Amino acid sequence: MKKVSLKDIATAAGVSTALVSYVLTNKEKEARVGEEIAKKIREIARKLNYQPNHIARSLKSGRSFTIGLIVADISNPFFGHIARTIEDEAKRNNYTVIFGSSDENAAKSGDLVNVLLNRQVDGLIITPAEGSEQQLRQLQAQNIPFVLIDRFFPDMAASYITVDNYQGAKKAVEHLIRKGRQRIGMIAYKTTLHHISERKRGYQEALQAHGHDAGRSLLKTARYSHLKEDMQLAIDQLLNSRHRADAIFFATNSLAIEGLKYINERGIRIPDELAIITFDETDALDLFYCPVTFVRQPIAEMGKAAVRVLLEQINQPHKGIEHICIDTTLVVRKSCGKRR
Amino acid sequence: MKKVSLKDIATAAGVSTALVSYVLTNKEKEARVGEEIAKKIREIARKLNYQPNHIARSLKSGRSFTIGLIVADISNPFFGHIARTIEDEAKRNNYTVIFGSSDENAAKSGDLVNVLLNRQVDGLIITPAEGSEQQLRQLQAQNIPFVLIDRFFPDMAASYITVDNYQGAKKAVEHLIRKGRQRIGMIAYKTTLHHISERKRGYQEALQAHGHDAGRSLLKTARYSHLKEDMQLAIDQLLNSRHRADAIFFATNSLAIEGLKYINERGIRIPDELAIITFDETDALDLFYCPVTFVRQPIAEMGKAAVRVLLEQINQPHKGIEHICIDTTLVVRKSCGKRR
DNA sequence: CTTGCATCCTTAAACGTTTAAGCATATTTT
DNA sequence: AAAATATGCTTAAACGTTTAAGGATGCAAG
Repeated sequence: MKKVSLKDIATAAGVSTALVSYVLTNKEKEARVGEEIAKKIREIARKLNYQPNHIARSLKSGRSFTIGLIVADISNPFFGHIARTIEDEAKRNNYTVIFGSSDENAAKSGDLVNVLLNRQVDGLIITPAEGSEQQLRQLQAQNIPFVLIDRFFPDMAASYITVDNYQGAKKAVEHLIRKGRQRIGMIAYKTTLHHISERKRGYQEALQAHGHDAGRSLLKTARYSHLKEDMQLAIDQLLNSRHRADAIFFATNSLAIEGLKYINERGIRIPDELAIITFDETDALDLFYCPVTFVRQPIAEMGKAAVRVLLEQINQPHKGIEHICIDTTLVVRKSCGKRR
Repeated sequence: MKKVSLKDIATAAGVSTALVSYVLTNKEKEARVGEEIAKKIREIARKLNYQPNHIARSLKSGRSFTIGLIVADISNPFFGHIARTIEDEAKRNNYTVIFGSSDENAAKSGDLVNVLLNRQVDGLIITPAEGSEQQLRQLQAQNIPFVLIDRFFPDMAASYITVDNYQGAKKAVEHLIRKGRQRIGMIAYKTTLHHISERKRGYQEALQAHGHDAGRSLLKTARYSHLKEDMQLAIDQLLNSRHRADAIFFATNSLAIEGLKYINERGIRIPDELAIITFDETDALDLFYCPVTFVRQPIAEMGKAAVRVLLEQINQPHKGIEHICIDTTLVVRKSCGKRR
């Protein structure tokens, strides 16, 4: 049972394929197709259950109506959520999504970009990995539309969707300060990626603004690739020093989860011994015996915006880049304790 | 800067496109291409940074080297993990993955199938929704290769990858019995999907085999679409009756998470007041104050198997269907308490 | 009766590949 | 020397669409 093509319909209707194409793409008016025959063609198409061959159409039009999505890891619920909203929004616009996971690795990300481009995606939505500027500049040189999401490179003129990471971090730390915490630590990824830098900056400036010690000693980092070991070390350092930290601000949900696992292991009581606050929400934070206060990123909004901006770039190539920065919200729960 | 095509290379080298194609697809031998010119062609291709147009290739070959993946919801980490392993395994075989989320809705799933087929995917990996048998049979009638994963329909002759849900559930309940629990409840989705039925059957038969009350009263269901309300009702019913349940077995991770949220809200202590066990692992279960004992599905293995079976079906159309059933493992933690 | 203009439809090229078939030319075999 | 084979390349069709251009017919206007 071969697939039905325009030619089959044309033969059945005794007309040329051109006519069939005009009718089935609703160009009857422009092409002045007779009412009778149009009806007949539609009828036959329905009866044969004609499904247009998207690939042929793409080849002709040079557009695939496909978006390439590169995230760090699709199995991380944060990126899963992003993927989901992008999927939904893309579908609303008759686009489909091909995805790939970069594991925060620039080389992998580069491979992925190439694979996706060979598949003729019309544009890309990317959570760029550290060190991937070069790739992105190449995309720009090739005039491939793309939008960065979650992170971006401040000195690259590219469209991006981000949240106000600086303010978000500041809110988090100020919340801890309001709760009377004195020695506030932070654990972030060891990366130069701008969103993380901004969170660090928010942390440090909030501390300074309130006369807290903002030395380096309370800001720890962990490698994405050695999360577990580095996390344990970081927490041990924060908690074993003479001036033991009484609060930890995690820069992302994956850090928070890994960190809380170890904190549980060590039997540290939240919030009495230690206050916890983090970026990003996830089920795990709800279920923690002491629900974790967090900085919420409006993921749905970000995903939608990314698709919108990308489609604009695709359809209006001279539109110019767009920067969208959305505010975060602090969702207060119990992990920072009461004022003390 | 237009994309470089075979023709551009051919022009530059002063040969026909055919020759270029032969060389760049490594068919020099069969096509008896001269060594000199082959080298020259490769050189030019490299210099022009030629990237083959996958779409044109697909149109010609009738194969897109693309797999369609339909899951219930890509933002659910369980499906995110599946997607990730499928992505990796597909990439190893030079395939890419287009995905869509069905939200357990047969109509949505049908739309998705159509979208993906129009994109000429070579095959599909599907977590079928309830009531989607008809769609699948249509796929069979059209000779579209597909593999079911996670669930399947026992009276449909289609390839599938599943775990032994019956045994998995049985193990879970037997563990509770060994721990001395007397009134073991179960909360499942309200669905006729076979994997859930099997888990229910495992639950019931384990109870019977050990002389426990296996009446209907302790087996509750919740609708996927009204999870929160139904879950609260189910738990209230299990815990408010005269013969209060002393253990709950959740049929999936999403049920467990929703359930534990409410259990936390009600302030019920695990494992003393209530033992908890569930299918599927997720970070949230690790972080719970009392780490949750669960039945592990070997997701990586399942994803790999799904890709392998699908590619076999694509490449050897007369191979016949394949059923793969993998064992689960019980991962014991603290949520079922000590023997009592 | 021509001319012009609608109306309705067909032709054919194009998108970028792949690949069977064919055509020279050179080399070997008989 | 003729025939057979080998070598190295080109031609052209095909995949399923889209769409500009053109052809044929009918009809109204001059």
